[in-house]
Amino acid sequence: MTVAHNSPPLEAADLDSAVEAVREGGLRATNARRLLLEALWTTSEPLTAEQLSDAIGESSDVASVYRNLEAFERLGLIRHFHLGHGPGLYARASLGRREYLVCDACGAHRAVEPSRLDEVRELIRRDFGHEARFTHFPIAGLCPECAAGLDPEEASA
Amino acid sequence: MTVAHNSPPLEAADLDSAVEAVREGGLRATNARRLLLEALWTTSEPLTAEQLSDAIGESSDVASVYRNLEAFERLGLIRHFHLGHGPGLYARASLGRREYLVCDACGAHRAVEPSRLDEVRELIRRDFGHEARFTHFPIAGLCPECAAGLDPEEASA
DNA sequence: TTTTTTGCAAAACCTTTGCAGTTGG
DNA sequence: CCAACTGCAAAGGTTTTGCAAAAAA
Repeated sequence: MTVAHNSPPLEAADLDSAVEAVREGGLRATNARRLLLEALWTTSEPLTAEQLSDAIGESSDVASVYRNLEAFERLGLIRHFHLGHGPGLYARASLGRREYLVCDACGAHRAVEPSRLDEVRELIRRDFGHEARFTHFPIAGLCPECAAGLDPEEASA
Repeated sequence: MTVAHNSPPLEAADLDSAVEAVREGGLRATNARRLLLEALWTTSEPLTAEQLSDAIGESSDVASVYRNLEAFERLGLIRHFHLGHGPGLYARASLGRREYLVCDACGAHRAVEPSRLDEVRELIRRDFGHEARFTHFPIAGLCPECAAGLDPEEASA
């Protein structure tokens, strides 16, 4: 249940350096991997394994996609995170280590630059010695709109 | 993907008041429900649906357990939350709305009283207008021990 | 050629749903 | 008696695993 221990992010800026990084990681540069990397490097939207599999099309296979995503993540080329229940989302590490706020009520989510949460992190470190990261699981709660629309009292979940 | 909208917590202190609350909620006090409530009121440990089902034993059925847990949660008698991947955890609402810190590296988790996070909440509200709650999804990161043992740099995930 | 990787199929895991029979009020 | 509830079985959604065939080095 613990999160896989990854390498530091490889800031592969373009597709070619990503393929290169795969090779340097001791993995083979197969067609399936190139296509998967291409799908990941072509968008800046985090995608699910299924979306990636679909994007690759025929030459696809969800099982291989999962296997390769895991391999890429071990290399630090990509990372994945969750926005709640539902499938994990994958994106290249070079997009930056964004952290997320999600609304329990409406499902809206919002990415913020890690630096904007440093003060929060500092407070948690001070009070609990815990090094908080909101990169894998988000900060849940109520977005401004939903917080305004609900009685504070019934704000459960 | 959004979290079910629950009633305010019913502070049913003992099993009998819980059964009572079920009746008052317009539900029938069946044997399966009494046993499930008993399992929940007998421990102060949050349990999975499967553990609860096992605890009930023969008169059990995971499907009914899930159905009843959902019903109880709608009444505000219990709540559930997640500590990461893996099954949800259920506990009676009268245990209090604790919030959780979990370690991505070793999986350790720690419950804290909500008031101890008010300052954090306040900061997040000020900066983002977001009403943060760590009752359904925890604050992930690294516990003091793991934070000490890892290079800050490789602290990914 | 040898080791890695793939596709496919199947299973694992958590949770939900359909349905016919049972039970609580 | 009748609506609510149950057990059982089956399916749904996400991810993992086993294995023989294919491809990379």
